[in-house]
Amino acid sequence: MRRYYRRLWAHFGPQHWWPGDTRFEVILGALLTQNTSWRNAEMALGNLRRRRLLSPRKLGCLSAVQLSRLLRPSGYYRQKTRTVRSFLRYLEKRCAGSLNRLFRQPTPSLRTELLSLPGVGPETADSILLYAGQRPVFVIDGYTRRVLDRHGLAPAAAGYAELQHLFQNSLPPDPALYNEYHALLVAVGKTYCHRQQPNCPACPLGVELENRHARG
DNA sequence: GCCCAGGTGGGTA
DNA sequence: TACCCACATGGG
Repeated sequence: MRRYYRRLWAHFGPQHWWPGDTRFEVILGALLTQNTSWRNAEMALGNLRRRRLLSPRKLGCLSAVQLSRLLRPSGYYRQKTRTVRSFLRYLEKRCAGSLNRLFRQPTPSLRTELLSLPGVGPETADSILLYAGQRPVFVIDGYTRRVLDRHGLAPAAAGYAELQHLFQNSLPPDPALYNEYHALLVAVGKTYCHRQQPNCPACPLGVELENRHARG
């Protein structure tokens, strides 16, 4: 997988992910961007930022109705209100509201705990682990799946863990590398591997596309 | 009007 | 396990 990384890096350059100034902001972004454009998630984050609510304590003081109004532009806002509030409750109860304490846990048990929260699935948990916790955990998202499938690097039906192993087994456990690689996969997915264009024209990974077609 | 966007959880066979 | 569906806003 290293060669693809090098190609993407050569084409797109550094992506400066995750967009977000603090760990808490990164976590909220991961919760709010679920099946939603980053632009919409950012609108909701902007609502919180303007009101200076970007801390676990401040956010925890809001009622569900108040919070849901601010999260509205991110879509699925009732669900996301529940998700954010249950994360805040977990953080308060388990870690006395401290993100330092949260990230003191070893990666496997922290991942298990995150996955036990309602509204937190594998992609969200791994985004939190990698982008807020600097853990060497590769994030698999919709773009990653599409890019891998489009270029014949993995079957479309592959499961989350299978795709994650594909990267983690062929790369050193380097959070900075995983960070940049995932961001680059999103970049190529957004720019070239569109849903309605199976050819993926002018894609920097085009050579592999030809291989895939040759294999039938 | 349509399609798409950095998923998750619940239900059914 | 494998599908199906609800969840919702905003931009192109």
